[in-house]
Amino acid sequence: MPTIADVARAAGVSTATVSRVLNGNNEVDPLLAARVRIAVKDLAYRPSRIARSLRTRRTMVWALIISDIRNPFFTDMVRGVEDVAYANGYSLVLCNSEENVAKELDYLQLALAENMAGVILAPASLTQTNFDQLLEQGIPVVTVDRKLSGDRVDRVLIDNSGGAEMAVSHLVAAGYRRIGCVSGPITVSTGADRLGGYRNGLIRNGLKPSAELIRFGDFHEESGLAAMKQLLGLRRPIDAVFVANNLMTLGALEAIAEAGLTIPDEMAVVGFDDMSWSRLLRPPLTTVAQPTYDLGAETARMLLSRIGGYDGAPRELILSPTLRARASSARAGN
Amino acid sequence: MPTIADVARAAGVSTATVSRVLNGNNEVDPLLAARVRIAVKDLAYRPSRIARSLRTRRTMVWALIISDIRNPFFTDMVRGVEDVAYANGYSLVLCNSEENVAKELDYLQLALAENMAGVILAPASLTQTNFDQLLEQGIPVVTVDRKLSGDRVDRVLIDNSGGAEMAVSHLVAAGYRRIGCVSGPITVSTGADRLGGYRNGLIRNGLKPSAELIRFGDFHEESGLAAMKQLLGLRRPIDAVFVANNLMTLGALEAIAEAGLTIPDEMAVVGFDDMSWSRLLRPPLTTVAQPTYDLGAETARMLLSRIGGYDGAPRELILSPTLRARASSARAGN
DNA sequence: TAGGGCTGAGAAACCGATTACACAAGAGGG
DNA sequence: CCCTCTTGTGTAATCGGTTTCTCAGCCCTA
Repeated sequence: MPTIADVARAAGVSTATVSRVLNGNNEVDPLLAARVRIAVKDLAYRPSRIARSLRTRRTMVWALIISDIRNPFFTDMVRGVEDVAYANGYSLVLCNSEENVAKELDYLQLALAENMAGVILAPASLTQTNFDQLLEQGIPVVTVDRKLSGDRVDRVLIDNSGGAEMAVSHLVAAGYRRIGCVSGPITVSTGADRLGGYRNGLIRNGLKPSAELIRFGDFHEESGLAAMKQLLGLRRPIDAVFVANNLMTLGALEAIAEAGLTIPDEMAVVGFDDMSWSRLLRPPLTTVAQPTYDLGAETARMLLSRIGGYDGAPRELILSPTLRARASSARAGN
Repeated sequence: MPTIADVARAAGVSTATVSRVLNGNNEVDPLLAARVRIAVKDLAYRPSRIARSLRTRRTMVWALIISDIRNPFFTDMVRGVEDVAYANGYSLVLCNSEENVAKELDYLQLALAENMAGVILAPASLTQTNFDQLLEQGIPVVTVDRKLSGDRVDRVLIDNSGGAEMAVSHLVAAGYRRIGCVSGPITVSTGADRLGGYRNGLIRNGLKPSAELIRFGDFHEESGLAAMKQLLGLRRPIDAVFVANNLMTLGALEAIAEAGLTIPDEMAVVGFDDMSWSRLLRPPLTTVAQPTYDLGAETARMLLSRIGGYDGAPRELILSPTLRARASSARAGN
């Protein structure tokens, strides 16, 4: 692997000159510059990013810490981040925290040890996630999707409460009155906010929230199945259900199918987070769609501005979800 | 940010000793070692991975180059890779090549400039993908999912041909005789192999392949929709279709729904690549399921063994898909 | 007791870039 | 014509670790 010294030798100049030609900082005699460029090409020289990073104390790498790349929600978001990162010369280290604060910390330490240019984080915990060391080192952090207590860094969020409220209002408008909820864990802000939105939606429409109608899952499929089964076992049955994320919705649909109920006549369903295949389900599934790609892209842009030196107070950007009304919430005859 | 010199000073030893304590290579007086460890803790010292990499000429980073993380197939595979990587101390740089040879090359150059420990690659092209420089530099490469011409590196694949053949045989056994195919691009080995398997399946069952029954897409949803529409327009209509990947299957299902045909009575469907929601479609979708997570995990293990110094001839590991027979291919009365 | 081998610690070289600094040569002004 | 200022290049320091080399001190043996 040729080094800058090899290039300098081949071109008959000093390493300083080679560096200056390649980085274009100082003026260099066009003749020498040409010789350098030829030597670079001849030797197929590429500067070592490691050596460069050591000297400049800057890297072109971001850490992207999410809970699980297999969740289609994160997948789309990651793609939004990657596109903006690539366009600006950054590359992405992918970190699955599995909602595990220890693993998350591990990756935060890695970002520190690698002196990464920035970190995008979907916090695993409302309170325990701690990136003080990064901030002390001047490594910018932007949180995404989930709130953290305090507002020490920029964040980009979805209006989860508003989205859930939309879902409930839609169900009420379609004639449903006894509306259950498969909620996520309230230790994560998305879980808490969507549950809050569900409650608000009921109240705003003159209905009374009741703990009986709410069951909690962990945002994974199996828990959605279990929670829905419990809701189906109520003495006074529900006629509609709002499920707080995509994976639990799959579980809920399975429970409904197992119980032999028809959607939407015997049970209406609205899920949070639209998937490419939501409309291919029979009946097509009504969802609250999040702008996931944009969520990632906007987060990346916010990180970019911090890396660029922006030094204002922490900012909060909230993107709006939209309701995709489909057949799973349209009672025949309505 | 404390450096090794700060630790050495605090502990009253040389930097060499600190390094030896932290890396455990040489014997160090337990007394000195204890002093070093205390200093490390007091100062919250973490070695700079960049400086370390520069000196040792080794990094703990892999590049993972795929076409698009949004494809659920790759998503699962990535997770398999990540788990093995993390368990062995490696982190992953995620690269979406978008099937674009130039972008792919860009990332390969990055792997070179960052002197990454290894590269896992789903090649964008059968012939144009070129990683000679990496091999010259001794950076191991393992290809996954798609074949490359030549066999210069280890590779992990799915038996695509066998999977497609299974799908066709299954359809024939279920009583279908005029079986269409929405194929992927034959410039990619997965596309070519699945098409070959489809043809073999027909022949083996005494049916004659016909170009008329084959339409090509690009593995994305829209192309599946378009291709299926064409197949639906045939004068002598088909009674079943094999679709060569997950996204095109979504498009094909949409086309069938638009045409108002019922599945499986008027049109049977078998897709390649099982998704978590395949069984939730109505009717549930028959698929050829790939062991995607294992595919990633096995690939990562193969890379690990090369990094560990294994120097044998290029290996080829082929994983078998399985047929998940569901209602979309079970004609009523069969 | 002198000499040789062994152990473990520090000094210094090294990895491959960037950049502060020194300095030579040429331009421009008095 | 000489001095100063500018421009451009080379030399060497630097980033923060690891590792080679050197050597002091100890043990053992002849």
